[in-house]
Amino acid sequence: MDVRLDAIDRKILGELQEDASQSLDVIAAKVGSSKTPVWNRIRKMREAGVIGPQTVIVDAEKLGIEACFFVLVRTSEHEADWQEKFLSTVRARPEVMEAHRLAGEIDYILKVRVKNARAYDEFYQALISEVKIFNVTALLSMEEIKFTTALPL
Amino acid sequence: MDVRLDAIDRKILGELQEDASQSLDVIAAKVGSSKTPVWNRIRKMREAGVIGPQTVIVDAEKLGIEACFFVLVRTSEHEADWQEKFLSTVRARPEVMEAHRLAGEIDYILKVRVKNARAYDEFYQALISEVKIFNVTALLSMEEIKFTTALPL
DNA sequence: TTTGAAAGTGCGCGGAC
DNA sequence: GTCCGCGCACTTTCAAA
Repeated sequence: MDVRLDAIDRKILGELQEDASQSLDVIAAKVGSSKTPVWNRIRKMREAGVIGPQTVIVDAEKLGIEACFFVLVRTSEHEADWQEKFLSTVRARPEVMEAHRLAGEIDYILKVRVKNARAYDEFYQALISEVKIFNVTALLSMEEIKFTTALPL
Repeated sequence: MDVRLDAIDRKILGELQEDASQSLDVIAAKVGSSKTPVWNRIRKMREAGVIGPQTVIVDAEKLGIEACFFVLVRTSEHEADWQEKFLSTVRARPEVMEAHRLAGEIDYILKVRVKNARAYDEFYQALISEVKIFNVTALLSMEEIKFTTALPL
């Protein structure tokens, strides 16, 4: 299921990424088209999976979630069932915002948001008790300089 | 400007994080309230900045943005004007999805999304030509195991 | 603070071009 | 394909309890 996107599609995506609450008319005017075609393009991009879920960005600090860690994980085990276990653990934990499998010396990176350092330690203890991990380095964020979900188009 | 959130507020946030396109009626039913009070709570949380921008998540791969790097940056300069320069560079570059200032040996971490390795190299060259950097390590993501914008409530 | 109702707005879909 | 217009659902406001 491949997709071809023209310039108008990309403009629409840009507008939706910036503010998904804009009305069709407004978006249509901005991209130089009108309601129906814009609506059809959006529907197609949704069906194709180009446009995924629609969400709101919530301010973590205002919720009392004040700590953010990047966790570099090295493991000695590389079998399929170990990986399966690790994946399901990471997916099940709501404080893990993001997880990537990496190329190179470090096997995985996690982005973890928690109330404070103690809450991170609880997460860490839970993680290493569930899966065998060779080495963990946690990088503590002091300041979020930039955060965007908007991909460059 | 501190905020007190009760259980209903948190449920509303949860619903909005999961799917911001739901109608007020649906959300109201799920959280056990009705339209107007839910609407007022949402408005207040918006004003307080708890609820930020409303966006759609776009599939990077379907747009041909197939590479994701985590960039660990160490610098030898820690003066205010260097930092200012670094910040504005990072903020101006659309391929930088996320940037944090860290505690510890590594000074900054960036999350960068680009078409491919060559595009990363162009970004890298541009970055080091604009600001003086002591050491850079790039971690290449092979697979995005998890990604969510939904904070744990 | 909630309820219900009323007015305004925008969506989703039909047609005509 | 794009434009027009209608019906319906939704949002937003405002009384009143």
